[in-house]
Amino acid sequence: MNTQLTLEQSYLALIEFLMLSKQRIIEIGTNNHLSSMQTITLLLLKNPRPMGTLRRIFNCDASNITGIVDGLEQKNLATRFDINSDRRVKMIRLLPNGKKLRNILVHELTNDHHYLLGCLSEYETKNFIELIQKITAATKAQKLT
Amino acid sequence: MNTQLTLEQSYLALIEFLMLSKQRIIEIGTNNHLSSMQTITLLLLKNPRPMGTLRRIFNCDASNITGIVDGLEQKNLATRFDINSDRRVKMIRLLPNGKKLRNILVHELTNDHHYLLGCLSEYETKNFIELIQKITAATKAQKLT
DNA sequence: CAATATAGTTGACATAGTCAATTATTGACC
DNA sequence: GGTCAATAATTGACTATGTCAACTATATTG
Repeated sequence: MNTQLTLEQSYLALIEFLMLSKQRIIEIGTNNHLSSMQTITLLLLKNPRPMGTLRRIFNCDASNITGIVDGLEQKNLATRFDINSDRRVKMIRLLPNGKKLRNILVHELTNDHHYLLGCLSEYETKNFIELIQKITAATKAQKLT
Repeated sequence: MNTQLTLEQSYLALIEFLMLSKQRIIEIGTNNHLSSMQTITLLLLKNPRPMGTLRRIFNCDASNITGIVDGLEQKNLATRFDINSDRRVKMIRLLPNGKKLRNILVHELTNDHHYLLGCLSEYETKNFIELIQKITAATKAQKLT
């Protein structure tokens, strides 16, 4: 019963997991007429954030964020606003429609008998999230080097 | 010190992890002139596979796979071939160049001081992969319902 | 004040993803 | 055996995502 995986096999398992998880998350948005990146962005906008933060999370060109936020604005889900402390930055916050829709997404996502983490026990979930947070922190830190 | 996460927060942590991991994996391919999906596909082609298997892993339209494999063929990295048992299916296998390049990708991916799993101990990695395999299996199974 | 860096936008372009229609083959079933 | 539905892959049209270079506006440094 000792099925020891090589590191290569571990990465292949990780890749399959990445593909599946992403699909699972964005399909909730698709059901609600959101594109994949609009779905992800909406989920990340529980609180207002500057565009730059999203850029760092998505690790993409800033112009991407412009397009995604344009889409959310057109759908009346979010809006840009300025802050005085630095007038270069645009903050984004959800409008009432956006908050409602976000609540729907979160509800479906965390609905026990559906989706990814639903199959894990409370203990396993905690364990799992600790591990991904460790990886996320370490990988981000390394990036700055 | 008790920083108990809600399920919602867990999913947000998962999303950040997904974005970061994908970036980290495909940037290795980008350094080697591959597009993101070509990178992922090459990694998954250790052994020949039918296009349909990739379609199921990526959970996308079949026409996507056609395009990705076309790209790999143009770069002389992979080739389609037929099997007798079912003449509708096209198998894909790596050509010598593709195998070489795949080895390079795997080498960089598993290079200890780089990338995602490098920050975990052997025990943590095992633990982590078991959890993602559990999630992957359960989520796939549920899908068929 | 000048030089440089940062936040965001725009437009051009390549890649990725969806959809509907099509071809070839297989499997089912009477 | 012959018809019919299902499956594997392709094509073409279209939208979304991602990258790049050029630009505007504001901040920071010195």
